[in-house]
Amino acid sequence: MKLSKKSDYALRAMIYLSANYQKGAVQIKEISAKEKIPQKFLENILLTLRKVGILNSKMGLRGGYELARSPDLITLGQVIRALDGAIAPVDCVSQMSYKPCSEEVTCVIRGVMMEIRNAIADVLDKMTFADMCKRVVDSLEKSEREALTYTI
Amino acid sequence: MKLSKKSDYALRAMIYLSANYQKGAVQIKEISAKEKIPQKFLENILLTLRKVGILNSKMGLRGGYELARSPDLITLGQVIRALDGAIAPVDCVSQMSYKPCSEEVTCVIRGVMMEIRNAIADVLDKMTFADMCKRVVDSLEKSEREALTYTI
DNA sequence: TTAAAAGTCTATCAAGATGATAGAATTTGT
DNA sequence: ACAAATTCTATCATCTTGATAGACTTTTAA
Repeated sequence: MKLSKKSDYALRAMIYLSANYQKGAVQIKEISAKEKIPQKFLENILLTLRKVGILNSKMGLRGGYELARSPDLITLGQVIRALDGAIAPVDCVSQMSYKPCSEEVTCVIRGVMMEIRNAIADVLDKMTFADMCKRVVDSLEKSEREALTYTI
Repeated sequence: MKLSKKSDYALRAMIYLSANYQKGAVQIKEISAKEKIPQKFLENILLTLRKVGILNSKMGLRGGYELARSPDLITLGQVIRALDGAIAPVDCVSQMSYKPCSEEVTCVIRGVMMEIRNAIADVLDKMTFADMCKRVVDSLEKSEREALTYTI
């Protein structure tokens, strides 16, 4: 039930790229520095996201990565699945890497795991990076308001 | 986001023990055979569950394991936490192994992970082994009814 | 045209988690 | 005393994870 470092980094990089969506290609070095992610590791991550069509890249001087489509069309679920694979706690309830278990029909553990899978998917597949950006803004505004309160 | 083999085995063993709650101590060998779990592996699992007070054991001849309390007082969450540790996808939203992350106040990933943690906990901490036993019975009845339908 | 800057690709590595096994020690009922 | 059972500790192979290295390719500004 663990989010891998890889996915964690990926989400941060994606939020960064979403916030810079209109500004064209962003360089790995910049993301790596701002989000404190090991550069070489980030390379692998962004490469994976490009291969599944979430990112576009431009090679060469002034190259870099950018979202392949608008942030409100990319969900956290898409990114996490690209890096960590299936979201489901067991394969017999997974959409993306389904494998039948022997006693599927009467297995009651399967039932519970299906509930959990659906609960997780419900959050991850509805949340877009546009939502995430909005949350960042809200959260910043809130902490500024609070800072102000203390100042007065 | 994976349920370990350990927890999977543990859940099956616990369902077995719950179904045999009134019958006194059940031997590892029996559970191992009926649920097809490597016996030595199962030993470790049941030992862990005993140490956290979910099971009682009786040593020696006619010894074995039994639930330390009624099946409706033991939840799946308790068992999974004993074996796999925290349910939360990241430590900064975990009840049982909470560790602050650096930018906690404004971290938006944290917010989403908290939603997921709560969704998972909501299923696992409400579901008891009494519920699981009931589901087994329901599922068996259902498949019998269906078998009957075909016979007619 | 060419050199620098950028992504691409493949390989490798250390550390930790996972799934499993072995065997000696201890306890208990008869 | 003995047999049957749990207890405890150690070990092991394999896989996954997080990370790094380096050679290669593409682009473009000067």
